[in-house]
Amino acid sequence: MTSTDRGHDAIPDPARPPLRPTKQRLAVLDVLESFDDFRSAQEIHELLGDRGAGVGLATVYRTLQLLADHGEVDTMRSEDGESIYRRCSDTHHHHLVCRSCGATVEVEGPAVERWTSAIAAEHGFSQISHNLEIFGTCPRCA
Amino acid sequence: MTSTDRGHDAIPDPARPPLRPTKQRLAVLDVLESFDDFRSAQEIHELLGDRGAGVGLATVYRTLQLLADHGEVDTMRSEDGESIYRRCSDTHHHHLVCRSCGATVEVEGPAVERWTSAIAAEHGFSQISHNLEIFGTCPRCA
DNA sequence: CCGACTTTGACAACCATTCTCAATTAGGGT
DNA sequence: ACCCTAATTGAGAATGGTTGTCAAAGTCGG
Repeated sequence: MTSTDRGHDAIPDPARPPLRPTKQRLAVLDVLESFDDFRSAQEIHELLGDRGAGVGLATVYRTLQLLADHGEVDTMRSEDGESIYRRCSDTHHHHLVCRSCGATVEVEGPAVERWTSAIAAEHGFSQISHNLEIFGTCPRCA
Repeated sequence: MTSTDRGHDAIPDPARPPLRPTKQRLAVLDVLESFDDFRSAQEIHELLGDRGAGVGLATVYRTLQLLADHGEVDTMRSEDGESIYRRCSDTHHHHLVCRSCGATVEVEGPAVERWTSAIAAEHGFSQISHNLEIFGTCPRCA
């Protein structure tokens, strides 16, 4: 389930675990503020080390998954299969990602939402979700 | 580079290696005929074993990549990050995949193609490619 | 301040994928 | 057909991201 997967989760909040604001979780959230492109769990772990706040690698993974579950971060897979993360706005959106520098732009498009629903309905599919990522070369890297 | 990545490869055929029709490659192509949903390299390797034609795992991986490069198969990542493969038509298309049984429908949509190009252009991005996957529950599994 | 429950961290375990390299095979002359 | 050379294969080792384990430390309600 990727973060681009909103749109059919009408359930208010199915009794989620408390989610305590521990030092480590806050630290992760804090590093997430420091960039606006997608980074791997390992990179984030390293950044945490650099800034003094050493957080265990396993904890970084756990925290990122947790945040993703709670819709606090977007997840996607880089072209070589790594999971990469990024803070995101809480509305449904997609990403336009620069293939060379990783710069990311959040984009929205009712047209696509409508199209996917229509196509799915046409084939009798229900409980639809979708992933859309656009890759390209940004103006600065061109 | 995923198979949904056509559209900017205007180069005719940049001196591709010969690509010999070996026994193993033919065997892989043959198994690919036997199903119409996405399967992992490991599953394909196992199917090959079952049908007597034992092909080395490494070779299966190599062959699938090769076929993907040549546009003979579609590649995508399952939700848990595995690469999965499927024979495909040679036109640009996307997939509507059943979350529970894996049934796959190829779908086309000029609207989406136009939309992604427009969005990308609007942000000054060039050399665009995109991935779009739609997941849902098919009529038979509903 | 206490006890129950969470969370953490170091490290081992997993597992898909890739690498290595010697042995085999296919193709193109001759 | 027969060589020669380059491509291909297979078995196993190596890699690397991610998850599991479990004892130690932290957090919260009462």
